[in-house]
Formats: sequence, C-alpha cells, structure tokens
Amino acid sequence: MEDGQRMYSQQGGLTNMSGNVLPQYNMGQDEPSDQRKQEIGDILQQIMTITDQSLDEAQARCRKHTLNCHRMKPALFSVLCEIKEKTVLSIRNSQEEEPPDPQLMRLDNMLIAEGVAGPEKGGGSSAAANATAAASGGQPDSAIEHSDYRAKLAQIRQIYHTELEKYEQACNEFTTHVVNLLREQSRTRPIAPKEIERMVTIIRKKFAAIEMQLKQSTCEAVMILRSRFLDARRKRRNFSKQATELLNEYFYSHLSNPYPSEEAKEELARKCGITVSQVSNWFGNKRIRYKKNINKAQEEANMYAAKTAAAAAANVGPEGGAAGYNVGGGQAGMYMNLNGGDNYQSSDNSVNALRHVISQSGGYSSDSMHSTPASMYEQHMNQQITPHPRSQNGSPHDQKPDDSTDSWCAGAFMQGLDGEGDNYDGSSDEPGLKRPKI
DNA sequence: GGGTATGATTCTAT
DNA sequence: ATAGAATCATACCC
Repeated sequence: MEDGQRMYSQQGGLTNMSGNVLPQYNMGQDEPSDQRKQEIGDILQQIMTITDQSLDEAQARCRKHTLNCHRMKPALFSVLCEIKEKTVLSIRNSQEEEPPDPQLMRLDNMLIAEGVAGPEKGGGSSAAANATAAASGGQPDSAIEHSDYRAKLAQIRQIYHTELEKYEQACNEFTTHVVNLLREQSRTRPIAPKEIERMVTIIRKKFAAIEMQLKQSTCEAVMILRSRFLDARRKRRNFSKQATELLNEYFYSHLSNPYPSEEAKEELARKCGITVSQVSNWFGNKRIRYKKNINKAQEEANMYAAKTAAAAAANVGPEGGAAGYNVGGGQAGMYMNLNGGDNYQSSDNSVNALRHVISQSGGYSSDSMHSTPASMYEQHMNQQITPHPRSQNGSPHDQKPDDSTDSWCAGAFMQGLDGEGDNYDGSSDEPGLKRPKI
C-alpha cells in the first residue's frame, strides 16, 4: 500500500517498488525523459479522476478508446501489474499455502472406508459388506438386510458422484467464464496473469467448500443409514456360540475378579469378533446377572471351570500331572475332551477353574451352615471381604484379572476353600489343591 | 403369544 | 471413567 501511494503521490515520476524511477519502460523510444514523465502524469491524472467523472456512453467509449490507443498504455499496464503482483498478490499468495484441511481428510477417509468414495469395485460394495459384518459381530448377516443396506449405500454413492460431477462441471464452467472475463478486461485494466491464477484458485476454493458440504451430507446420510440398519439395539443379535463360550470361559476362570483389563478385552473382542465395548457390556451384564442368579450361574460356572480344567489337564499330559487334578472323586475326568484342548485360557487359570470343580464335587457338602453356593455367596457378599474393585487403589484396570483370593463375590467364596487365605490367582505353580477345612 | 435370555442403553454413585 | 442396577428391545424357545 505504501509503495502504491508513493507511486501515485509523485505526479510526474513513475517509480517502482523501491521508489526508483523506472528507466526500463522507455520502450526503445528516445524522447526526452521530461516529456515521458509528462505523458505518464497525464495518464495517471486521468485514471485518478475517472471515478469523479460522469460520462455518457459515447463519451466513455471515446475516452476508453483514447486511453487504449495510447502508446504508453502497455508500459503502464506492465508497471501496474508488477506492482499488483508484488503487493497484494504476493501477500495473499503466501497465505494460500495451507496444509490440507483435517476435517476434509476425515470426511474423505470416512467416505472411502464406507465405500462411497474411492474405487468402484472392491472398495465399494465390499467395504460396505465389511462394515455390515463388523457391526453384526462378524456373523454372517441375513442376506436380505445385507443387500438392502448395500442398495441404499449404492444409492448414496450414486447421488454423491452425480453431485460431485455436477459441482466439478460447474466449477470448470465458472472458472473458464471468469478467466475469459478477466482476459477480456485485461485489455482495459491491468490484470496480471498471476491475478487470474489467483482468481482461479479462489473459485476452486469456493467450490471445494461446496464439495465439502456435499461430503459432509453424504457422511451424515451414511451414518443414518448405518444406524438404521446396523444399530444393534434395534436389532439385537446374539453373539455367536463360540464367542459366548470364550467370554464365559474367561468369566468363570477369572471369577475371583471378572474385570478384564483393557488388553484382555481387546483380545477377547478380537477372538470373538465383537467390539471392545461389546465385551465390556457383556461383562457388565454377566457380573450383575451372575450375582442375581448365583444358583444357576454356579452350574454354568462349574461347566466352564471343568472345561478349563480339562484343557489344563490335557496340557499337562495324561502321565504328567493330570492325576493331581483329579480331585473330588475323579469327577474332573468326565469333562475331558470337552473342548478339544484349544482352550483360550492358559494353564495358569486352570487352578481357579479347578477350584470350581472342587467346590462342586463335594468340597462344601459337609458344611452344615453354608451348604449351597447361594448361601455361601450371600454370606460372603455380606461380609464383603474386599470392597468393590473400584474402592481399591486404582481403577479396575490396574488390577490383574486374576489377582486373588479377594475382590469379587466369587473370590470371596473361593476363600472358603482356602484355610490360609492363599492366593489362588493362578500365578502359583502349585497344582495341588487343598481340600477346604470347613 | 408368553416367558425367558441376552445385548444395549441409561442412570446413578464413586 | 467405570461399575452396578434398572430397564429396554429384541431373539429365541415352548
């Protein structure tokens, strides 16, 4: 701005950015420089006063023509263009170099992930299928729903691409129009090529904003579609049998503290083909329902415990230490081969598991006070040997899932098994379980 | 169709 | 933020 003012402030002198007189614009003519200055001054004067003049069309045309035909016009335009470039344009240019918009990137990523944008086949419908499968817990979904979902997604895709094309076309048309217009105008006012370039950039930006809105709406549409079709609450799906089994195995083998760590949850989620929050939900439900219905749960617990025990015994080998596990009149043996040995549980949990077998196999039967698991549960719950995991130091995550005698309700009644209050967390390598003293 | 099981959500407490 | 508890909504079984 300052430079511009400086230029115009000198009536007769045409200066460049640094305030020097510009000798290079003499266009190869050898007029005395005083005369040149005078002429330039005239032109500038005309330009400066042009807004104050009210001209009728004929007059304006005449004057324009005079100006256009002036032999100094090209030189003047060059200077003006240069000044424009060096001031306004250069400032804005530097600001235009922005990093890619993170929101736009997010939208793009989502659209590609959902199969709306990106390659038509392979990235399209299959991505949608993947999304469906993932949301339904990895189970094969009903074909009807599946195709319905895909059909709607394809519709969204179609609309998206049509609109995108439309915008692109409009953008190109408009850009061409503006460029032509500017080129046209460059005959009557100084317009640098860079200025045209910049204008094109501005137009593209404006259209990019519209495009972003389109992407946003498309994303919203996909989200709505997903929630409508895949919202688990609307159409609750049971987990696969295998998944439930894995979860139950974990639950009952960590009954002393059925609070899986984040890692354990992730592992379970991965193995079960469900999400981590589904695992959390499952454990939340399981814990509460286990407590509510301890009797029935106990039976289930024994089943899973036996399975785990069997697996553990199988790992040890029939000759090795299996005999040591065969407590309670050999009942553990009947669970052998239940799960083919590919148990998720590692052997360290087998101790815990075994305790359930023991509890079932007569460990408590002689107890006149607490002969049923339910009553035991009640007793220990009332005693609350350990407070709720939350009330202990740190969050539940800080605890190891199998960390001991205390903690949860089952852990409490497990303690009854152990005269000394030993740790049954499975970290012990001692397979020999004592018969409860009670 | 009714009862139960089960996954998800919501609310409250900590 | 997470757990427990209550509740909702759906699946599943009889």
